Amino acid sequence: MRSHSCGDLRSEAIGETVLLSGWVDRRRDHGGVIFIDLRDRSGTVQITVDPDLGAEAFAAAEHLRNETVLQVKGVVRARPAEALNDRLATGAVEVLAETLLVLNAPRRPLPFQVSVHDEEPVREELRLRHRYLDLRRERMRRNLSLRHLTIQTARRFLEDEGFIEVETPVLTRSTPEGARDYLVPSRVCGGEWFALPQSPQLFKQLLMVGGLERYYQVARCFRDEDLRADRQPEFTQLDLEMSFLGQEQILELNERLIAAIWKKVKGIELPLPLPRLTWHEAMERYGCDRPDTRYGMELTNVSDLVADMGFKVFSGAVASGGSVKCIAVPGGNDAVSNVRIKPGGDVFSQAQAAGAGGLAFIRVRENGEIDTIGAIKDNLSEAKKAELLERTGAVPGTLLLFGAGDTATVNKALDRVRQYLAKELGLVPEGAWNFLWVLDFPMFEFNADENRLEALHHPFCAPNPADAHDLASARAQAYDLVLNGLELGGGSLRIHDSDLQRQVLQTIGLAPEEAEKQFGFLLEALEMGAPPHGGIAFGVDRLVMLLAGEDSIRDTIAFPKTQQARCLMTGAPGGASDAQLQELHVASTWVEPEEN
RNA sequence: GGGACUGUAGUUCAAUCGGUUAGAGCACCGCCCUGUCACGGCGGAAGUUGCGGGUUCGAACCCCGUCAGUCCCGCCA
Repeated sequence: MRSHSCGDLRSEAIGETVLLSGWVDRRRDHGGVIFIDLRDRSGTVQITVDPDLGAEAFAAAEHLRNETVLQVKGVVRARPAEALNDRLATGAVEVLAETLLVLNAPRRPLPFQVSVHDEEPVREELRLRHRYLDLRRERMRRNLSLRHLTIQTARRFLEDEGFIEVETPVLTRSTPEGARDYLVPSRVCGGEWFALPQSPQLFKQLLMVGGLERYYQVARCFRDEDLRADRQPEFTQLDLEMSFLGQEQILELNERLIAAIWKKVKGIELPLPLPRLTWHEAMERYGCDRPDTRYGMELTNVSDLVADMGFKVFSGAVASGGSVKCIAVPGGNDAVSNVRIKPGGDVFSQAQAAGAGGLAFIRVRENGEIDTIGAIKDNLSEAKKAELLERTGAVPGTLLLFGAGDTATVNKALDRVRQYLAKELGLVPEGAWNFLWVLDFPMFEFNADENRLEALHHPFCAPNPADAHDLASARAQAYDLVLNGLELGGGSLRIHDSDLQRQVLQTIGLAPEEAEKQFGFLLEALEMGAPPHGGIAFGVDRLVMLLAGEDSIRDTIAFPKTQQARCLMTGAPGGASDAQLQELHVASTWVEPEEN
């Protein structure tokens, strides 16, 4: 049905008779001559319909509407010199139509316009309801192509490195911890349920036990949690696992993978190795385990300076085991008024939302003078003040914002304020790609609600051998790759010793019998010659979102779901018949809310 | 579970403080136009202002409820 793609025609094709198929992107009817922009995936080319050179074609062209599916036979010719269009890749040529064949005409008005020239925003609800139309538009075509190129580049890189792509089950078993599972009832095994995988974690470890040595998968994962701009109930991971490699080698290989993607997709050479930070350092300097390093305003710990100070908010925080930290806002004296820092202000609200009681401040003036509340000014010696200015790098005009309290809250609050002010004050540079490995995560963190330790990543991460004396406070051999403050991926070396694995499961409160019941298959496998192994998983949707410059992963997914986890196109999820439910040994307890 | 924002013609947006017949671009329909390329010109049709209630002499606008979409908190090993 076609000999060429519309967007590929160049001067070299002049004189050739071509057969094109595509959609009418736009039509310009001059009465005597009609121009049609014919669009296919490759782009558009101008079709010229001249009544003197094809009366039938002209008659057909007179009634064409946008998005008609059209086949055109014609001769490629050079455009007249005065009619060249250098804004169009095919702008040097046009196709003189001999015959036009309508393959399919739209029979109802289009819910929105599709033309490549139409950059008007369309309500997302409509785009999702008629996604097939949205996919014809330039933005989604570009994003899906970019997604394909990203995955293709990863595949080629990994295959060159000796990786084997293996598919793991989508119907699997539910495991404790982690996100809420999507469950699938088993018809054959009445009363039992499959869970859709939150990640292929255990399967890829078992592939290592199976001697695959290097595995990868573009894996669909499912988590039944509430949605965000960067979270969908089903999403895609680029999942990797390797045997016989240490952490250093794994990081090195993954840096080259990421560099290969950036080179291919963006034409950018990433300088390797990528910067690194320990988790502890990240928390200390940014209050966050995935810091955005595109701008400064790092947190400065001043606990020691204010520990014995008369200002009780500061000294009290330190005395009760907490911290006092501050961020230096460059030019903040002019940019951030007191009203914004005090209760009701936008900056205050950011800190408050993170659980902080408020923000103390110091405005740095000329000649080392400071401007602040009396309780701070009167209780700060000249020496301490000098040290404070020195340590924070404050210069005249700088605003110092302080958080005081338990360390976790201070970190959380100042992290939020830092991110908020960076956006607010325009301190985030465009076009920066600030990658960062965060290393040495703790194995566990305390869950106050459940009064127990839980795994920070997952309970299969190998602890650092140097911390073997106290598992509960050990660092994990785990690593996250962070880009511009977003977590791109994370992984770890895994436990390949069954005794150690049992200890870790016990540490998170799993009784031995329970551990055996839930993870017996893993423990058993580890007892049959499991190689040292480790891996990583990248969030493909997020990766593509960043590469495409989009703000939502929905724009990188062909058929995404809404925040209510509904597909507006198919209407899924939907009901099931009584017969279906009965066959599955399931009864619904759902009650329709009463109408008012 | 909670907070915020949005919903007006097919679509993208307007509509002063609650006050004329709810307007405009694009799309659509009709006519004209032989070098445009977001073609142009003339004319036309197109509205349950998401839905339901309320306040008011009068509601797109104010209030309550509800539905849908979005952003965020909680949640997401």
